[in-house]
Amino acid sequence: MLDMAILGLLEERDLHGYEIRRQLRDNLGILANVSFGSIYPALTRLEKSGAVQATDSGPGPEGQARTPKAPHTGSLSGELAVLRARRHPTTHSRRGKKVYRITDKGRQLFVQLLAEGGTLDDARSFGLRLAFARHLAPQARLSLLERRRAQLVQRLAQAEGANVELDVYARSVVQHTADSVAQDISWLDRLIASERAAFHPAPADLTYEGDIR
Amino acid sequence: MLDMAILGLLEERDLHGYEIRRQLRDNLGILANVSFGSIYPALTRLEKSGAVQATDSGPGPEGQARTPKAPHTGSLSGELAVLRARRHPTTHSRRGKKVYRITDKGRQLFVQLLAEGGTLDDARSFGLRLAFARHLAPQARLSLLERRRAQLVQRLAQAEGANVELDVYARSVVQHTADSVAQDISWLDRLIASERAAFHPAPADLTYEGDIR
DNA sequence: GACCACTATATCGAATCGATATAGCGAAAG
DNA sequence: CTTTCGCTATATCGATTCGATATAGTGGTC
Repeated sequence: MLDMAILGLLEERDLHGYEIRRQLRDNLGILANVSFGSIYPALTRLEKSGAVQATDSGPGPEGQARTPKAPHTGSLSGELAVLRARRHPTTHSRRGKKVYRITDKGRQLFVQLLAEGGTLDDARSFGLRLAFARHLAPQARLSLLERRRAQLVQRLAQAEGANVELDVYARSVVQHTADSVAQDISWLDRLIASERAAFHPAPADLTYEGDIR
Repeated sequence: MLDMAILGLLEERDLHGYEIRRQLRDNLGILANVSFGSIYPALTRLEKSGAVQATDSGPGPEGQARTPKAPHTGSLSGELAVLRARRHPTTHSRRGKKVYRITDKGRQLFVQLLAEGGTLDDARSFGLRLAFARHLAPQARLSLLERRRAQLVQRLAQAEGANVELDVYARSVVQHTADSVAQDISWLDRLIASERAAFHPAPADLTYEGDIR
C-alpha cells in the first residue's frame, strides 16, 4: 500500500525519504499519516526488488561522493557513538541524502499495484489508490471505483440487522459508521457518473457520432 | 486496542476466541473486522499478563443448541445458511474450547485502557473505545469525546491549505475525507451535548421567570 | 558560544492482517 | 453407508505498519 504511494510520488520527480513523508503529510495528510518507520523499510525493499534506484546525492551541486569525515567533535559521546557504529557495521551509512529514482520495473509495478494490488477494504488503502488514479486507464479507474462501491454496499448490508441489543454508545458508533459508509457510496456514485460522462461525452445525444456496442 | 475490546466483551460473559470474533463481527463489524491472527495472540498475552484466565472447560451453562432444520442444497444454500447463522448466533459447544474469564486485574486494566490507553488517532480505535463507553465514569466519557473532537479539529485545520496543486482525483479524495471529518465533529458535538445534558439533568432549571420553549 | 529547531536516515519491538494448517462434527448428497 | 461440504475452533507464520528512539548535520537566534 505504501509502496504504491511512494512509487506514485517518484513518478513525478526524484525524492528522498524525508521529502516523501513531507509530501504525503502535506498533501494527503488527512488521509494517511505515514511514519518514518514505514517509509525507510519500504524504500529499502523497493530498492531491493529493483523498483527504485538510490543515488547518493552529495551536499553540493557537484554531486560527488562525500568524503567520510570522521566526527571529530572531541566529545566523549561522539567517540562512543563512533565505537557503537563500528560495532554494528551494517552499511554504516554517512548521513547523506539518498535520492531515489523510479525504474521501468517500478513504473510497471506501480500500475499493477494501483489496479489490482492489495485490498481495498479500508478507506486508507482505497483513498491512496484513488489519489493516484490519474495514472490509470479510464476503464481501470472505473473498475476501481465500482469494486469499492460494491464492497461498501456489502458492508452496509451486513450491518443492517446488527443494531439490536447494543447500548446507546455502541449503537451510536455503529449508526454513525453506517451513515458514513452510505455517504461514501453516494460520493462514489458521483465519481462514477463523472467518469462515465468523461468516457461518453454526450450521453443524452443520440446522434450517430458516439458508437456504443 | 484489541485487548480493550476483548476485555469489554468478557465483562459481559465468559467467551472463547471464536465467539469473540463473531460478536465483534456481528455487532461492530462495520467498525472493525478483527481476524483470528489478532485475537488468539491477544488472548495469549492477556492471559500471560493475568488479565484473563483460561478455563479448559467444555460446554458452558448456555448449552442450549438450536436445532437448525435446513433443507438446502449445494453452495447457494451455504451462503444462505451463513446469513441465517449470523442473524441467529447459535452457540455450539464443541470440542476443546478455551473459555476465557476476566479477572479483577483485567477489569482494572480494561477501564485504564478505555480511558487513557492507546492513541485515538484513527476512527477504528476511537470507535471501539466509544462502543464500550458505558463502563466509563461520566466525566471520563466526556473527556474521551472532547479529546477526540480536538484531535479531529486539528486534523481538519492542518488540511486547510493543502488542496493546491493536486489533480482531480487526489483533490476529490482529500475533500471527501475532510467532509467526513467535519461530519464526525458535528456527530461528536451532538454526543457531547447529550452527555452534558445527562450530567446536568435540569438544564431548564429556571429559578427566575424565564422563557421555556 | 550555547541553544534550539529543522532536516535526514535508521532500527527496534509490538500490533495487526491475511493466509494457511489442522481437526471435529453435523447434515446433505450420492 | 460413505463421501463431501460447510461450520466451529485453535494456532502459527510472514509481511506491513506504527510509535518511539538514536544519531547527526545545518542554520538561526540570543
